[in-house]
Amino acid sequence: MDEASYLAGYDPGRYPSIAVTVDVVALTIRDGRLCVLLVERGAPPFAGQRALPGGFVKAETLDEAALRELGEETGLKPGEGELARVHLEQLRSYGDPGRDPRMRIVSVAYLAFAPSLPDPTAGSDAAGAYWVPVDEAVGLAFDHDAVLADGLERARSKLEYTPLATAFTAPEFTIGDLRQVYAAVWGEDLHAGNFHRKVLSVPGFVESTGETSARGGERGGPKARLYRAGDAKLLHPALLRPDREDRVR
Amino acid sequence: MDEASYLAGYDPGRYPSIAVTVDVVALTIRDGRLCVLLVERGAPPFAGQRALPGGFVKAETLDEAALRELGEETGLKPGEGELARVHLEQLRSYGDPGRDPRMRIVSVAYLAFAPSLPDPTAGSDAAGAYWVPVDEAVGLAFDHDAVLADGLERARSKLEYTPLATAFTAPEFTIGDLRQVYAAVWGEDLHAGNFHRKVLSVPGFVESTGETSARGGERGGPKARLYRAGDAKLLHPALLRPDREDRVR
DNA sequence: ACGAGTAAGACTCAATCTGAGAAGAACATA
DNA sequence: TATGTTCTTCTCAGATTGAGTCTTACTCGT
Repeated sequence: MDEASYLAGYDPGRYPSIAVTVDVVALTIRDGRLCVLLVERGAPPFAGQRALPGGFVKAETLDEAALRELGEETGLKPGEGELARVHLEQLRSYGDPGRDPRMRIVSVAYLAFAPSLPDPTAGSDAAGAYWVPVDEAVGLAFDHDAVLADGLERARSKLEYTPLATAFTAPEFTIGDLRQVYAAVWGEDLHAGNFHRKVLSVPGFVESTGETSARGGERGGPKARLYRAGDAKLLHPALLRPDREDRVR
Repeated sequence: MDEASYLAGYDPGRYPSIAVTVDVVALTIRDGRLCVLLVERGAPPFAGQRALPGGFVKAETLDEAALRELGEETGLKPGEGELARVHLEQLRSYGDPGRDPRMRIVSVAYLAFAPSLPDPTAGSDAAGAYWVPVDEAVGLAFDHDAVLADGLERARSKLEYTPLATAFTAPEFTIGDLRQVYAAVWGEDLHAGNFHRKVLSVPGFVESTGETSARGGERGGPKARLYRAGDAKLLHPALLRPDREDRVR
């Protein structure tokens, strides 16, 4: 039976109603570490614990709901500069009965990649939200540990096949900046020479601005050339993570 | 504001309620063609058009709801032989206001890979459901054209990185069987010799049974060795689709 | 101003992987 | 039996990979 014929004979009181929310796994890189946006819970259940930002879906698309929630938590306004550069994509939905002790909730989780954003504590609504290094983000409320883990795996995988690493950088960046994004998200260092060769050999990944950085690295080294994101939507060939036996089986 | 603190002050009548359904993109291979399970709609809206099977989520997990719907449409029982071999994974959710003209519905779409299943018309509930080659599955009800397209892209991509092609075959299969799965899903022929070399070189993809097929191919050729699915969860290295420029940008 | 340390970028090299093709043997059908 | 198909293995040239070296340019601390 398909959903629509089902609906035609649907008695609204027949099944317990299900609430729909969005939760956002918002990632950024601060001080070379991958961080996630968390909020502190005031009320039970899980009072005092941290959780992913989220809320009810209103009369809007799911994407709009996720962007709105992200804006409310960071104190930034959708459409204005910084939020406009955020990459937002749907992650997956979580709907186990009992994942919220009060009622049946289906949550559509989103994944956001953001360049380094200001501390959200500046705004008013955003008090109680802050960036936490992902390896310290454990013991979250609800099933948010699992949601975060799924988001991280998606992010790590996306860096292999898409140019989305540039969503974590400033509009103009050096190859070294890009390499540090990969290192932070993947949690392992990369061979600088091979990374450089690879990035420049993938068509449409980056395009040169012709400029170089104003000064060299903080600890020395020559000025580096600056690049912008190219027009590729997929990396061909892909930039694969170093082989790790434990990912295979 | 996170979902739970929102809930604490939630007025149930404040927002229009949202119904939650599951829809299933069930794929199988018949006569060398990739097919999707569709149902014929009897009642408006979209009466007479075809749609993906689906229905309301009851007091069950989303996965259970999807498996239940698939069983109802195919006339097969979950847990019994054939349905137990079906691979089922969540695809993504669709929740645009207006995607169903009657009310706000968020649908969690699932993707199913099945070995060749019997025609569902045998069962009673399953009347009106049938397998349709994917290139003939156009003009579906609701936003199901887009859901199907997303499912197909996911399936094509999954074949690259996972051993899920074996979910389309019998428990024992030849390398040629496997190659035909790839050819059907990707829509392009593969070099038999290179495919053979590649499949056997990926650790854990397939394991030999020691047996060979009872007879050669229908149009000639020697008996082929039989294999089972191995224990790998990911293919390393991956079996990539032939380069196609149009996928890149 | 100078020396030590760091990083960008270009290069080398051997090992591996890839796509394309060829060949032999086994098997089907007409 | 003749013809065509398929399985399986092999070859080979070209591309890609990981690891390392080298030069040059720069920052920082002294």
